Amino acid sequence: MKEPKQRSACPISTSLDVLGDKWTLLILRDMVFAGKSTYGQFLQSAEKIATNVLADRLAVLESQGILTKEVAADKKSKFTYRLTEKGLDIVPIIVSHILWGARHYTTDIDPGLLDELRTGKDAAVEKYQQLARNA
Amino acid sequence: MKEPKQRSACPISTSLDVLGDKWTLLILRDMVFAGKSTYGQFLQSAEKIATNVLADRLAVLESQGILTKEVAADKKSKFTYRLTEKGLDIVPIIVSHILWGARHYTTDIDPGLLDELRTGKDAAVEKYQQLARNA
DNA sequence: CTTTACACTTGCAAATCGCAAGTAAATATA
DNA sequence: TATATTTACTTGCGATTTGCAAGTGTAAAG
Repeated sequence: MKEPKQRSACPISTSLDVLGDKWTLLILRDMVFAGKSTYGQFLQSAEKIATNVLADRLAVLESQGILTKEVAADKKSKFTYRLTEKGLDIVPIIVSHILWGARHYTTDIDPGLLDELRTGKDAAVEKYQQLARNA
Repeated sequence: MKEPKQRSACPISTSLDVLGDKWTLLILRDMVFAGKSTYGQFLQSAEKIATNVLADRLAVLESQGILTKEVAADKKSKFTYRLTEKGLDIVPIIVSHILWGARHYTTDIDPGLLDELRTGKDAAVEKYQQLARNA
């Protein structure tokens, strides 16, 4: 129902079939770097994703095994989204976007984080993956 | 005329404002890993980009200073597109997509290239940037 | 028993995409 | 010199996707 079709056998093309739009990586950013895990939290981000687009992207990400959806511990009317290992493997893609964006455009990135990513990228990737695992 | 608008001051969001679609990174892939440099060559790729979409993306990439467009040395009816340093800085993004796509989906990537990227990512990035500079 | 919180779904206009065809300038061929 | 071809687009149009506003449904709170 929500499966993106594979345009070619190229790994870049295949990645883009799933992640190649303006919203998907922002949802994953919110999970990894802001600790967000619910629909309502994703809606509050600065970029103002539309509700139907958010619902659609979450469904695709779930169908692709990038995140899991389960009823929240506290409320039964709430869902908690968590990254799978396949989802955590996307962190390097996110980090590469951060570095390029921060280098070539004016942004409000925390200088401490930027320095951390620049000087020890691999260690930082592992750190944020581990943080997301325990979130 | 072709400037994408910045949705927020987040560097990831800003990167996606420019690169976040299903085609842009494929054009850059063709330049870096296939040595392509003309409109006609980009059209021949396996994913079959539409002519109007290709023209639009090339205009955006040029307006963003990611590539330059100049009349070809041999023919005046032909243009040569070349990556700028800002464009070459996108290679790590492309490589991260390759690694994720190749890990989680079935693709036709050359095993030698994959191994090169896995075992010495930074060196490989620099190698392909240098190759593109001399193309 | 009504209100609020939360997670969506629906309807619709606007923007974008995909496909086929057409245009225009430079070059090659007869 | 006339015609055909190459190369790089542009145009038109139906189909898909997006963005925005409003509505629906269920669980918890008051």
